[in-house]
Amino acid sequence: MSQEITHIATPTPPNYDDLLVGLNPQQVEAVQTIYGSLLVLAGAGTGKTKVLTSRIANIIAQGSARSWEILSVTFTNKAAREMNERIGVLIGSETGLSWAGTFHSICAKILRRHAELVGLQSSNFTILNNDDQERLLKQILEADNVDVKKNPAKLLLAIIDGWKNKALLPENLTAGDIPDLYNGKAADYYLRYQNRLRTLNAVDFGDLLLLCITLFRKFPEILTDYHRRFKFISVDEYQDTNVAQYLWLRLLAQGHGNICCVGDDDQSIYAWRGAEVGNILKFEKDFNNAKIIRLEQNYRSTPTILRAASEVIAHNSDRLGKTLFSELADDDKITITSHWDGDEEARLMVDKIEDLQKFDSIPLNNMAILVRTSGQMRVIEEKLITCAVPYRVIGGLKFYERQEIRDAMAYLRLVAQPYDDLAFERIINKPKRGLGDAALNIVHQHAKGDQIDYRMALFTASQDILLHDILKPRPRKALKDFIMMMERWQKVAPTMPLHELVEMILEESGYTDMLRLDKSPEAVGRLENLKELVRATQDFENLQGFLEHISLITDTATVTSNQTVTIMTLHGAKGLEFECVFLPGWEDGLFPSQRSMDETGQAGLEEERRLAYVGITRAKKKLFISFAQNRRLYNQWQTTVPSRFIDEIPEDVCNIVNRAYFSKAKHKAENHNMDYLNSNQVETAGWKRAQNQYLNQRTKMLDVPKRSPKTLHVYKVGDTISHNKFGDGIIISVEGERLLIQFDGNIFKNIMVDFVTPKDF
DNA sequence: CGTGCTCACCTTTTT
DNA sequence: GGTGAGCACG
Repeated sequence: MSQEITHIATPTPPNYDDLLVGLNPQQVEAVQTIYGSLLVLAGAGTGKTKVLTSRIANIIAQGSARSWEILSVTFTNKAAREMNERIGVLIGSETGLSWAGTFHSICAKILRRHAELVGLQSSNFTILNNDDQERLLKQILEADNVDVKKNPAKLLLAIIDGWKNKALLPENLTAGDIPDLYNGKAADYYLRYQNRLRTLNAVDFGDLLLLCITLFRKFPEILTDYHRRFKFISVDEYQDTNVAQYLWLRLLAQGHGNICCVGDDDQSIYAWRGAEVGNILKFEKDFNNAKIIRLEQNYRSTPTILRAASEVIAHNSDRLGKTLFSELADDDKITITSHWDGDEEARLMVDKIEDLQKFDSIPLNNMAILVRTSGQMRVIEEKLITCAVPYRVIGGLKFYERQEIRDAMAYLRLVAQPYDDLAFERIINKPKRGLGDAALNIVHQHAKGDQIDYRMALFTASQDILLHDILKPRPRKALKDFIMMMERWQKVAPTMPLHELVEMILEESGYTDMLRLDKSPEAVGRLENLKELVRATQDFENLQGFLEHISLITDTATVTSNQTVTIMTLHGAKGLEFECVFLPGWEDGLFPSQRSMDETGQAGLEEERRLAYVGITRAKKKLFISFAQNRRLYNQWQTTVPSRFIDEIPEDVCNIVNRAYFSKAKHKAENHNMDYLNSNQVETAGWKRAQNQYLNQRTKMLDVPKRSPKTLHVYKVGDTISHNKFGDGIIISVEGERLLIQFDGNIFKNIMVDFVTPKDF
């Protein structure tokens, strides 16, 4: 197994002295502590990545291990890639480490080698995403005549994921683990789900970890092999590990005990997906003779920003405690702005962005807008578009989650993996080929026989059906064509260049034709996306590798040098920094999220506070926090209260703009008895009525229609225009939807039409 | 079998 | 504002 790795040319060893240049004493100590177990408690902006990468380079410089003998684990692909690039630079090798990646990708890599040993049919197993998981569970529930409306599959998925995060297999569940839901049958469904996964030759994210642990426990000789292979282990974002990941690490570190974990308990924001802050809190107990080093000097933010962050986080109880300090020059105070509604908030934010760019010469890619939920992004995007400010969204709707891409992927999956029933179902009638629910039901029946569990894959069942006289002539022909088409692709797939294969499949299946005939405006974009997919496949040797890449990838955002503002969720912003950061939507209920507090109470609130801490500490120089007094959610208005986190920011480090709104909102909140914040406790019908009344009131008050009218204006050169920022102007040219407008002698390009209104309107 | 309509529900956060 | 489910109809 090691031949494939050892052929990499031995890199030039890094110069040991260079590694320590510019490091403070704590950082030096961390870099020099190579052996044994080490926990580096690294506050935000304290040079964590620098220490991690230098430490690994140091191990190599000392000759203690070579680049393929070090395991480096992170949580996101992006972090893994960046880390490995930096290590590569330090150790003078383009490839960096051979074993650097996310928990999941490394587990997948290990499992591919030993798939058969842990009950998988072959090493080309499919990795399912959330969507697939949910559909599978839904089928299982429906097969048991459960009303999926009352007992959503999503909830069951959350429960099962929770078990998997705790490394609990169906047979290990105790009565206390099983919730009083689904007639107490949740554990049965878990077992059935696992069985179904195995027949599909599929794993989910949790399985990647679990099966790896099972493998190590069942086959000690394999574990020993990996002990020999990984002489050193390095873990980033340790505060985000769950029980399964912790067990996995412990197993791997058992041999030599050389493990270094870096983390910050104040930045633990993934409890909802099983992260145990406890892991970092009890590190000393878990690993023998553990050494703890604290990094407390912050090199990122001004003292003002740091102060705000520290004061907010100080309200939390469960902390290891650190005192961050910064020696950077201090200038701006934090700006806290109150707005009437989300629209205004977004508009003024964009105004500010333009000003910062124009007057403070801050490049756009040094600015970020960090939101709590991706739903907040749309309004902001709209305003950015109208003002022609270039932006990029990270997270949100992902490329690989789009319909057409998932359809195309389903074709590919079925070619690679005939057992993949989920893929089969997805594309059996897409494009339409006369195989609707009726036909699909027959295939399902045939695959099941009279049993509850499936005895064969839908694909196999279809082949079988064609051998017998079961279907009527028309669907029979349709199914036959489909199966024969798939079989043909399966045959040629191994020998054909991947991108040609993909193109052929999309053409021959009629999928692209379906889109070409589709006259709806989104069809064009879909075709573009498919082209993009084909382009993406060119980087891959075979179907197998491509599918694995896709199923583990999340961050499609490539680091561009483009001048764009970044919009993303607070969760997505971890590990990043920007000169200016905007934190909109700081309203109780939205942030801190009401749901989080309802579900986990104080613990939920504390996690939200850590999220606030993460948000604040992303800013290097300028920080803007804002909230809206009224916000529209699902097309309905809600009154809101400023976030309690705003109150926790000391007054001497911030300026409050629109103090009138600010206090009015607070006052309103007190008089409303905060009923709306406890909406889940209010009888639904009554609540809706109250909301509608409020909406009507608002509508009358502001004299705005509930839905903005979609009037189409014809703009002509010479028309007078009014613009809410620049006043009156004259249109100089019209190009499609974009206008060239002159205001007071200044010419503005690319103004979108819905940003201006004709004078007489 | 396919399509086009209305309606309810929806939004945390991600590997 | 978007989507999936359910239903009526061709």
